[in-house]
Amino acid sequence: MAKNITPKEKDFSQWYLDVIRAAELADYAPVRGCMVVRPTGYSIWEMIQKHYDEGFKELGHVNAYFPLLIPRSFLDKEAQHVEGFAPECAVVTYAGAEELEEPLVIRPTSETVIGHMYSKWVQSWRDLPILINQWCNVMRWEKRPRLFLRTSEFLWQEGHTAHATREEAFEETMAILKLYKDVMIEKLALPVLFGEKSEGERFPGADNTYTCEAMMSDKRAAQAGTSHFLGQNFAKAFDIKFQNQKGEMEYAWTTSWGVSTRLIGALIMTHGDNDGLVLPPEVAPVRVVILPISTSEERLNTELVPKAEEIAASLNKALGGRYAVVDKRFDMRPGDRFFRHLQRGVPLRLELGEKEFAAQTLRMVRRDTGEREDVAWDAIATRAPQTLEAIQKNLHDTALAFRKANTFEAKSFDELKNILDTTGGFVRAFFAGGKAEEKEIKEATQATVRCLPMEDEDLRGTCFYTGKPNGRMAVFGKAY
RNA sequence: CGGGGCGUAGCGCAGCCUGGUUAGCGCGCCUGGUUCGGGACCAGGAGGUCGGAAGUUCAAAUCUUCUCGCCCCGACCA
Repeated sequence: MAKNITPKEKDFSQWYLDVIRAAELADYAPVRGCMVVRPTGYSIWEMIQKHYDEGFKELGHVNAYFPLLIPRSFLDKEAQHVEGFAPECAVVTYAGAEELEEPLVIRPTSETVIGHMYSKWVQSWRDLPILINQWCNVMRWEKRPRLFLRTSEFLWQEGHTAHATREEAFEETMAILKLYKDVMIEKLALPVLFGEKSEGERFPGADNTYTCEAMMSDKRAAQAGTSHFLGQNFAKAFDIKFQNQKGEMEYAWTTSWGVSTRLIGALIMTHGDNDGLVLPPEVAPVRVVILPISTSEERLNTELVPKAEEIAASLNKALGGRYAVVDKRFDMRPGDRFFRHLQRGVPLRLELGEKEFAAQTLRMVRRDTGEREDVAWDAIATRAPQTLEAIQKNLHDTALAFRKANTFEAKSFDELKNILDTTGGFVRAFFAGGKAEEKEIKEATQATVRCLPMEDEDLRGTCFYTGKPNGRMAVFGKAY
């Protein structure tokens, strides 16, 4: 384990890797670009899964599973889709000693297989909508991997729905976008911007893509989740047709959407500090750690540990889950135990030493601010949950204030480039350009349109780049 | 795929230019002791085919050639 973490101001990339290693979240796998998610990292993923699964079920979705291997010909059916994904697909060409007649692609995403199955399942308007989600792994042979943010294999959730009408499919796209951003804001404490993607940033094969964009603490953007309105493109490519109530044949309208383990990377890069990980309580597998401290083994066994266990039990009852644990690593010195939990991002630490035992209190220390407070035993079951809420709110508010402080407006290209080259961050500007202009701007500044924010949907102004009237408000930034 | 860099203990590195004892340092790890309320100290110890192959040489971590792998910056991307 790394003893010291490189200061994030000095070398952000190194800091990020240090935090992951110190908190024992993940490692690179023996296969290039692939990731081993360690138990501590996976348990955070399980917390995220839990929040989203609850949301999906509320919206009427069900979980299912589709195969890992997709016949190459399936990908070819949608022109833009194959163009977008073929270059990064890993392909199976042999099975045993036999060369396969048709190569099998390891799924980079599952629109194609699922579209194929939907075409068999849908005949009547009564078969719609189909609202299915799957939790799985996908593979995209990325050139430059980065733990959690861009690994060749990653874990995600992908939802695929089919509807009878355009309106219903569009509503679905927006309902998912709302769920995505609500969980990000309320549970992950990531104050994301959300809105439409520009033409050049759309999902290959989609009519439109909607996104949640977070700002990391090095002021770069991370795309945290996307919801795609696929129109009838995939329905036509895979022949998903149904007979409507008038007896006419119609193509279905489909959507797809996903969030991945990248969210863990975004959590680390948004909330982490020079001591390591800082987790928002809502996604922290361990929210409270209780440390009995004494040099006397007898006192530990007869007084401190039993009391700590008792308090943990009452906290777990108050928190509605097994979120409080007692640290019994007595082979480690107290200082080492403190730092172990700092590095792992446990939101709240409760110290129970001989002094506290005599006073019938606990020393409560917040991970986010370092604030200390002595809390009486009989008050802890209310005080700890209150403090966890305060931490949750503080992490969100701090990140939001940071994003606001690093968001600027530009009226001209020179202004935009200057901001990106010097201070960095997000730049808001009216934009009326298309794919070609986006590309030019990216070549000159490395920045892309992160999104057209929904909150500025009705704003219009002169395009900073083309000078055309009626530009939409766009947010530019360098992204991971 | 283009540009740069690096492969020496679990991690981080020095040594290489100018070949020569038993290949070294910090952290971590193991044992014993003193410690223990904010990353302890002392003593002892384990751990290496110096990325691989071939060559030059009395002698290669060090020089030469080939090769494999990784990292960073681009392009691409959840």
